[in-house]
Amino acid sequence: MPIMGDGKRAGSKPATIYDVAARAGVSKSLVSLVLQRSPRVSDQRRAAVLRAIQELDYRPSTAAVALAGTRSRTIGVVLDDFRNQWFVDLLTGLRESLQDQGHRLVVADRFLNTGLDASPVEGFLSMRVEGIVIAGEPDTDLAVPASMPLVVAGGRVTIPRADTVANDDRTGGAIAAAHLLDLGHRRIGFVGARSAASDERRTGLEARIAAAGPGASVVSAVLSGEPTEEAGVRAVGVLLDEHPDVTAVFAANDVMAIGALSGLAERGLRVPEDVSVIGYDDTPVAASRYVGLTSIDDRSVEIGRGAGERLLARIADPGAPAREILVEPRLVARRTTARR
Amino acid sequence: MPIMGDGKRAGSKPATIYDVAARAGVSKSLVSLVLQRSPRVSDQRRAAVLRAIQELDYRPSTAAVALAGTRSRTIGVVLDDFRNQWFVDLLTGLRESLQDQGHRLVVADRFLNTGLDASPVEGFLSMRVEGIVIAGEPDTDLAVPASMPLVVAGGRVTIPRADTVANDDRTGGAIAAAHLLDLGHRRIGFVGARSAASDERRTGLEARIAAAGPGASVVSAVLSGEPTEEAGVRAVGVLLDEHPDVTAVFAANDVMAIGALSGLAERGLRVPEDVSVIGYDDTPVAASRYVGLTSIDDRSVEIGRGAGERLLARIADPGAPAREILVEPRLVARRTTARR
DNA sequence: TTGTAAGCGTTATCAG
DNA sequence: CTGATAACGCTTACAA
Repeated sequence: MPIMGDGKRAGSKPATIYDVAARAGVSKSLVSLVLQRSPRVSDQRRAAVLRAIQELDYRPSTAAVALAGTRSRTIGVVLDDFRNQWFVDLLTGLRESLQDQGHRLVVADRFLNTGLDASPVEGFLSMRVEGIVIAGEPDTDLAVPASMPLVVAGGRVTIPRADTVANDDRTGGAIAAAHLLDLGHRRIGFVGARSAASDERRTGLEARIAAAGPGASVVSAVLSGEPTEEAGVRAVGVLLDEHPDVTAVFAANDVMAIGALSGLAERGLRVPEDVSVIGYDDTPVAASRYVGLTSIDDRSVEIGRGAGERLLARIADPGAPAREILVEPRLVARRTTARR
Repeated sequence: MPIMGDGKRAGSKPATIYDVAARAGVSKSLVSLVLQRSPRVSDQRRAAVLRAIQELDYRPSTAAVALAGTRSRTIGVVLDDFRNQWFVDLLTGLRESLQDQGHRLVVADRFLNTGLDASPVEGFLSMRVEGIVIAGEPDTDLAVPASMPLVVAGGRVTIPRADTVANDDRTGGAIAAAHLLDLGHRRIGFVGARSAASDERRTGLEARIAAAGPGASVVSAVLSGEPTEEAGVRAVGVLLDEHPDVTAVFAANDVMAIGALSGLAERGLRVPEDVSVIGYDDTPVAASRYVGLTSIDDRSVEIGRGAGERLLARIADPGAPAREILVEPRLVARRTTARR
């Protein structure tokens, strides 16, 4: 049974720093110093305090620490939606760069506390976080005070005063193009939706194909709505209706790519024998053995790490000019692309 | 551009209740009363305070509120891993039952603040949350003090003092069985792993099949490791090697079911023409048009709502006997099951 | 209805 | 090194 309650002090209120001080026979300040790992405490006293902390199961109140201290040592991470898995890797990267400095991470998506806060940012502001990371491009209007250190990770909205760390979509598109050209494809279709990321990826694709010479060309089906699986199905349908000769499809993201797979299957086309398909984001579904989708890895861990570093730099020097950092994506070849 | 900084007070420290009081020409307590929506405040003063709050962009410090108040009005939700998507629906349910009461939700998985806290529970304890919800069955040793209101949602670990709200796995297994029997299947395979949920689901399946009479039977392949996609592939392989006559496969969860789909495809078996497949959990992948996996919906939203209600009850009456609530799962029929 | 004052559990600033 | 003592921003009796 992994979960157990310890019997001691059950029911009573949590121990305070006073309790610890009394038990260890020292002053409250001494306890505080021990807590902050100050070297200016005798080993004997320190040991006594530590023992008292153990015995009382003492845990400093974050509220009191935040209130009394000068810094909250907390960073708020704003997600648009917990369903968008990519944030998981982003958090890994953020943790790597932020946690050595003792920063605590708090996450919220736009639904978590609806009804209490107008937006996740409101909640973070109340917590007096030292910095905010916005993951992706939330569609709500986020009012972040100009004085709050802010970095946008993975999104392409450029806010003058915010640092931006994102995957280089244009390069990603070019990488996809190069992969397909390598495999011998010359007539390539793009399926996308109305988003900045989709546009950039297409631009990268087209540029690289154009550079390959007159033998290769791109045709596109860009829908006006959200880049959903359904949109992928529809877009690939449109694409093939108009251009039955495409042998490879590059989708603006994995979700649309999965839709494209459905669309192709429903038309009786085999992947990758008849048509190759490549997605973008390298999501868990793409990596699934069942799907095995070739995709462009947007390097979320790297983005997270970079975002954390930028945020620290900005906290240290709020006046520093905003930077935009692009992380190089990379190809992850799987089963849905093949030589033609 | 959705994100904007408001110019006012940029750089300065956040306004306090004193600033608001001064600006509105009232005392700090009056401001506090307005904040708490007390009816015992004249409309005039209230308006003045509200205006000052607006003008100063004032936001109460959660730290100060928590420290001064008697309750933190915060509930901690412990997830094992942000990658296990089912928590998203759970949160929806929790929100529904908890937020009317003004409770704030804080979430953490076991990685979020590793290096700072020994476990997510540690962090929540420091925050002085009023209750904790454990989602699923975390593998870390969570030391939750006996005095902390606790409910386990979706897990099957039964802790004497904790309430439990979970999906009724046995009934779920029976529902899967009934569905397959309805479709005319008589020789049914089960693929699972070593977990309490898997066992319960199989038990439910077997009971229902047995009740159908001697014409129907179940054969199982239960692996010893984690219920992963790979495990699904292997398990369905073992199953078919030993029992080539099965016409339907019930997997302990969707992930294994997806693995089973791969395994079947690799053996040249078509789904659902040759073999029907049914999973459990009704995850987003199952719902994907590309996969279209028939599954058992574990009703996570309901579980969340129930967990929230139990937690409130327990907070109100800590001495109440622990209850175990089972939520009825339901079938979601898609493309992977068919009449034989 | 409104104001006063005493905490809440820490950190921080100084004298010893 | 150690220990008072004053903040920190807010809630909450208790008075007025």
